[in-house]
Amino acid sequence: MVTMRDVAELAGVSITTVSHVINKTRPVATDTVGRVLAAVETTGYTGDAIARSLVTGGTRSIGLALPLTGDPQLTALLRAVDAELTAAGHTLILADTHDEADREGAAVRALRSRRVDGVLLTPTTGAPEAVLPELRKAGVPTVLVGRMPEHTGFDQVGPENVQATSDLVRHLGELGHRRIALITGPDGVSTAAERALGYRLGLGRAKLVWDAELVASGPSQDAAEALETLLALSAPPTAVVAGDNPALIGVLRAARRRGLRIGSDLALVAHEDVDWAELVDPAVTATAQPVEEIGRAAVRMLLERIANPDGPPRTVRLAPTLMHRQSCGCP
Amino acid sequence: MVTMRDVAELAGVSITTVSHVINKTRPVATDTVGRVLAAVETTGYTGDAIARSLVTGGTRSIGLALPLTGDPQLTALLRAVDAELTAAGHTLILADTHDEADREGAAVRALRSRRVDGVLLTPTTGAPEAVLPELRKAGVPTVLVGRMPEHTGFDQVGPENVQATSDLVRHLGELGHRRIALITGPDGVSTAAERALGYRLGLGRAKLVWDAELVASGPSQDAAEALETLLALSAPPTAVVAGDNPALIGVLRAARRRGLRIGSDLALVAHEDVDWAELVDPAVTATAQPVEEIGRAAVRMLLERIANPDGPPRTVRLAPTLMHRQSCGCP
DNA sequence: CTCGCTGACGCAATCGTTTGCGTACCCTTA
DNA sequence: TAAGGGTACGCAAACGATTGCGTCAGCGAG
Repeated sequence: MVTMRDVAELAGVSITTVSHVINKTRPVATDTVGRVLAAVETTGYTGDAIARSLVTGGTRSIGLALPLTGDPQLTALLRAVDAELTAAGHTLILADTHDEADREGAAVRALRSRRVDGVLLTPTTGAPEAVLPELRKAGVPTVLVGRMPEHTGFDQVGPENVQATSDLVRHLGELGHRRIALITGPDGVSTAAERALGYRLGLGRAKLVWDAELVASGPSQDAAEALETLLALSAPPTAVVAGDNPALIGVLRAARRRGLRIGSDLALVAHEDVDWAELVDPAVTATAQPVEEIGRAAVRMLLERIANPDGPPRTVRLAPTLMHRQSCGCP
Repeated sequence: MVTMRDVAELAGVSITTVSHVINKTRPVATDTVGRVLAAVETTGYTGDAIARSLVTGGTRSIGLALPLTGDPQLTALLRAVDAELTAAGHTLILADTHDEADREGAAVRALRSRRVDGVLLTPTTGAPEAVLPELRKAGVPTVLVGRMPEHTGFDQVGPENVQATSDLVRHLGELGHRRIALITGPDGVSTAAERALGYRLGLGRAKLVWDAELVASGPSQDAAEALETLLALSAPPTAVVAGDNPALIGVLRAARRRGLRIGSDLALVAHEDVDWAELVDPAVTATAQPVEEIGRAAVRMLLERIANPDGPPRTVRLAPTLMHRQSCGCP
């Protein structure tokens, strides 16, 4: 490898000077700068982040720990996070939590031993969050992304769920639906809980009563099955809210299998807009989550937290935008 | 931070011994081991990958540089790469190339300065690959993923394109189509080129002639437009091969806009299977790219290359599997 | 002529590990 | 009792940067 010493010798100066030239950290005579820069060029010197980190303490890298699921939005989030991060001169270390507590713990520990300057974390669904206290105790600057448990003293960024779902439900109510079902992801995820809350609020605003029969939550592969169950009720729903992407797919699949016409036979609105929303018939009405904004905001908050470790934790909720199409029954 | 010195003092031994206990790198008396481990436990010592790397030279981290596009398969690739990597005790550093040569260069340089043990790279489409020689000169173990330029002396892993596309075309030919169009991504990408080649081969095997009019390639957003142009021909195609995901979406969009019935009015087959392939009507026939296998193979090849830097470069092509559905016109 | 100042640069300590040599001790054996 | 061979551990030199102090030359002022 080509070290600073090599550059220094070639330029005929000390490594101190090379360091100062590269980091512009103290004035150096112009021609010396020239010689050093030339030496850097000919040697192809890249610098050594490892050695630098050892002495400065920081690594200019942050860790992103989340479940690498099939969520179609994930790429957009990664892109936003990476962009914001590299713009700030940091690099991104990725770790899959698999949405399991122990894997999450391992992921975070790996990041910590890599000495990341901060961590972006989408916590697992399991309630016994052992990793959060650990991060707090270790004093690792952390921002929670997407899912937002309550009363953690951490910074948090995520979508606004309550209002969004409420609006969705109210819209269905305004279209005359009286039996509106909700199919969400597994319990325990704050997102699902918030959407369930929004659902109830929306029902209230539409002057409808909440009926436990109409709410299905659980592992995603059961969404199709859940719909079957709902339709078998004595008073089946005439509209359904798909709380996440797998739920949407499950509903569409089940509807198709039963020859149900979405929009007329069964109204459908979904969270998580997808790029193929307009390619199915009818096009599905959905809320587009502001993932890119969430990613950017998370990075900015983390960088601020790193710069200023103390100071009150902040929570940011970004509103989704409604992509109003036809699956809700509107023409 | 809690260092090895802290652990050593608490355990009443030298840091040498602590190091040896932790790394199991030389025999240590059993009770000493116990004291050290206990000290590690109470201090919460995590080790410092930075300092370790400085002396050992390796970082046990590898860089993944690729365009963070909207490719729905990307998440699957990431998951596979991460899984294989963490299983081997490495961590993943992600860098977006934006599919632009200079961004790619910056990404790779960032990875290099972070001293990654190796690089997984999906090279940009631009021909003037300045980054490959740089990697070669620097002796960075590298595996090219997905796209496979020719005559680079690098290890490569990617999908098999020629045969796959050829089979797709032949299938259409067997269904009686005589005018088969191809819509691919931008030129210059080896993947697109290979699929174009497979297209020609398939035509030959179906005893059809190649017609320049029937081939459209270019930036993805033009796929819909490209289809319009094709349909306006005096002898329009009766079948179309969508060479990538954006092309598929474009074709579906355009067909829908024109009220064209896929399957009967226009047969359609696509590369890149998607999770919503069965949700559109008719379900789209597509080749499912073996992304997970590609990811795993890439990591394994890279780790082998790191262990054994010399040795001939290898190229691995993994065959996609055909998901035969109805959009090709089959019942 | 000397003092002080300024601009330009180098010395050497430091960061937290790993690891090649040593050393100290104990136990056997002759 | 001394030689020889283990066993158990510590010393100190790297690794490649950053950075607080120094040093040194040149120059204008008193």
